[in-house]
Amino acid sequence: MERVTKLLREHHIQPSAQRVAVGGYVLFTEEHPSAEQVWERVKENFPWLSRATVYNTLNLFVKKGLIRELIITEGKSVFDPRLDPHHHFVDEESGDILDIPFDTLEVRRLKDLPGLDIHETQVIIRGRRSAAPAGV
Amino acid sequence: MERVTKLLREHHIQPSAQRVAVGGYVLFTEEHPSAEQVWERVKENFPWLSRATVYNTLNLFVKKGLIRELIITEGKSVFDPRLDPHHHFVDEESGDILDIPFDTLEVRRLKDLPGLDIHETQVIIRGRRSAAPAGV
DNA sequence: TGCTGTCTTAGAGTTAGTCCAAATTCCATC
DNA sequence: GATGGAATTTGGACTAACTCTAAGACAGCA
Ligand SMILES: [Mn+2]
Ligand SMILES: [Mn+2]
Ligand SMILES: [Zn+2]
Ligand SMILES: [Zn+2]
Repeated sequence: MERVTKLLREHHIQPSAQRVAVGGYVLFTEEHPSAEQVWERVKENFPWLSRATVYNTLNLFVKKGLIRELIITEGKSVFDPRLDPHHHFVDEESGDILDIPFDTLEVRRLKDLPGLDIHETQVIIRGRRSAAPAGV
Repeated sequence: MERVTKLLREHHIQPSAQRVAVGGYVLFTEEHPSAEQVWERVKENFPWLSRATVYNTLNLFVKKGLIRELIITEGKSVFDPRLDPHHHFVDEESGDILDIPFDTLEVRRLKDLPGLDIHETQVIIRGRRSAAPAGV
């Protein structure tokens, strides 16, 4: 059985052709795509796929805990198949979103937050990829 | 001269009646309002104010460095007159955004971020205000 | 093969925000 | 105090992201 089909079944999602096609991309990408980007990409191999189905499928995947929806960029959500804790870097020039490994940063609570019940802490770093290439 | 008028002049913004009215609210609020919320609020005292002017004014204030635009909630930007570094708590129930003083958290970089030129680091804490009142 | 519920679809609707071109207001100079 | 060009405001048209709707296609089972 195909890997995506198996994943969907494990999360109690009927693996329709459309859902498998969307999952085949969004469950393994490192691109943090928006819904429209997912649609554009999946349509390449599945041209009759409708926009509504992409939104339905992404929302279903989020609800079933297969991917996360991130609020990072202006106006639109992006989706992330990585569920383990990690941070994000936003390239302010290109809009690209990069994963920052969890152990790159330490967020320490120095004072109490009385009356607040914390569910998640999100660190977003904004900046530019510098001109200098990584490996000299 | 009124306080708002003075602030606008100092930032090289012509203090029109509309801009002073918008500024009178958004430059001093602790609410992190969206543009529509600003419009609703300022219209109470200035009923003929147009939506376009609210957007124009908020964008101008951001460009001139009087307020910041935050991407925290789904679908819409919110505005923040506090320019000093601080963090934010989002009440997932009500949507309210609270300021978290800068020295409540320490974000330490444990590893290098090669090839990334950091401009800003934003910490967003999501959760609920717990039922228990702060002062017993 | 037919029945029933699930899934997909096109298109309408909604919301946040920008754009536009006309009307108004501002203000420096006379 | 008039006047003319520039800045500002305005309503409404437009756009983009997303949801909703209701009809049709499809899947799993009898
Ligand atoms: Mn959503
Ligand atoms: Mn904006
Ligand atoms: Zn990620
Ligand atoms: Zn704030």
